[in-house]
Amino acid sequence: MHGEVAPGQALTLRGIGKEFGVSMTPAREAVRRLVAEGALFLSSSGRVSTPELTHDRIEELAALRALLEVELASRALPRAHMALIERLQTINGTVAEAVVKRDAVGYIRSNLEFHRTLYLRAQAPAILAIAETVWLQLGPTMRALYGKLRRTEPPHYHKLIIAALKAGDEPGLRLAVRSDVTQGLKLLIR
Amino acid sequence: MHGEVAPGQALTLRGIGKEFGVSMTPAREAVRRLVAEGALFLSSSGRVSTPELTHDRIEELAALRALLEVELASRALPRAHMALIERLQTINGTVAEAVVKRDAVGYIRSNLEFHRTLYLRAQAPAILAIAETVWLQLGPTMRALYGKLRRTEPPHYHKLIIAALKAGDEPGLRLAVRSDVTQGLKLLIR
DNA sequence: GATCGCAATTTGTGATCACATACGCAAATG
DNA sequence: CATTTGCGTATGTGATCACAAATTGCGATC
Repeated sequence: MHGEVAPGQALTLRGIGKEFGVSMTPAREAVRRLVAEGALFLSSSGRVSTPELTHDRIEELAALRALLEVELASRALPRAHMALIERLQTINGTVAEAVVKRDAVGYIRSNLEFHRTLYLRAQAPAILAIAETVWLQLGPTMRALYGKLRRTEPPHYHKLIIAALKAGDEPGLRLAVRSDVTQGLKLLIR
Repeated sequence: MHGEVAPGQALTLRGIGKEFGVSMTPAREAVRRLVAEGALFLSSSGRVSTPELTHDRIEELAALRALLEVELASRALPRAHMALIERLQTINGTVAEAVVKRDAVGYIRSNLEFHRTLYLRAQAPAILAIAETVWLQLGPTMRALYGKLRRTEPPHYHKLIIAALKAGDEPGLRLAVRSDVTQGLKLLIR
């Protein structure tokens, strides 16, 4: 999810088991779960690897993020108090740090934490769970995306999200979230 | 997914293995996958059962169906030719048969086939896959829903969906799909 | 008659094994 | 030098086992 593994990276059950000090059995169960969630790709011969997403697939996942996260933000809006907004601003500071340090994993991780913190307020665990499986599927690709970004400042749309939350502006919030989750991925589908 | 198992039904690895003539290992992997997809509930002690959904959870899953399936239908619309519409009408006949026979599983199965047939035209496998995991989560609950329905004719909204497809009427299609997937579930969340 | 406690049994977990298959590398061939 | 063939090895699969934990059912007790 955090882009620690590159797209197309192959994994073996024995390798995973050795890495975490367990036998093949728990490694198999973990791998099967991640395959079911779309986070790993299972070849016809049973080999597993992180997925290499096609442009079409990235477009779909971007559309899914937009659909799901706009809904989550909209549900969170009426419950977003000042304490939450302050927390979001703090996390946004962490995002900025990762940007200046050019820390891809740290950037992805704190960026997702920003979103998750907001969406937790939506009190919609089923929707959030599905949004997180989408993040999982995009993880390796997001790392590749970061390499193409030549950014030096934290994401502009995060500020728009916070402003819309403060103002209680639902249309503005929906637009800001849609733009934020769509913007980056657009770089990858051309 | 088709409501063959009632909500809250307990399952054991050895029982599943015996039922399908395999050892515990494949049963474990299948169960773990279904748990990951939300189709089965895993208790803290490791026992698995079909989920008993709360009203809040049903409301969320209904909202998810609306979000995802409206998008899928919208994407399918420009590709929906006459052959597809005729196929949908045929399936709708199967739905009607299941209704008169009071066959819950047959009704759920053919109803979902109606939707899947339409959505396959959307050429959006990632979105469809997620919609299907939502169906999976609702399976046992849909069976309970069917018991509360005193219906004697096929779903009205399917006809509206077909009419909107014929007319190329996207707003009408979106409304018809949203109504169709929401209507039934509403009975359960009160 | 209801509740509590204990024991027998069921159940999930992690490990290991045998086996079939697929992969990768190197040698051979054109 | 490129392509193919063949072999050794790595890898996934399904089965089985030992063990710990939890559930169940029965009997005792109040």
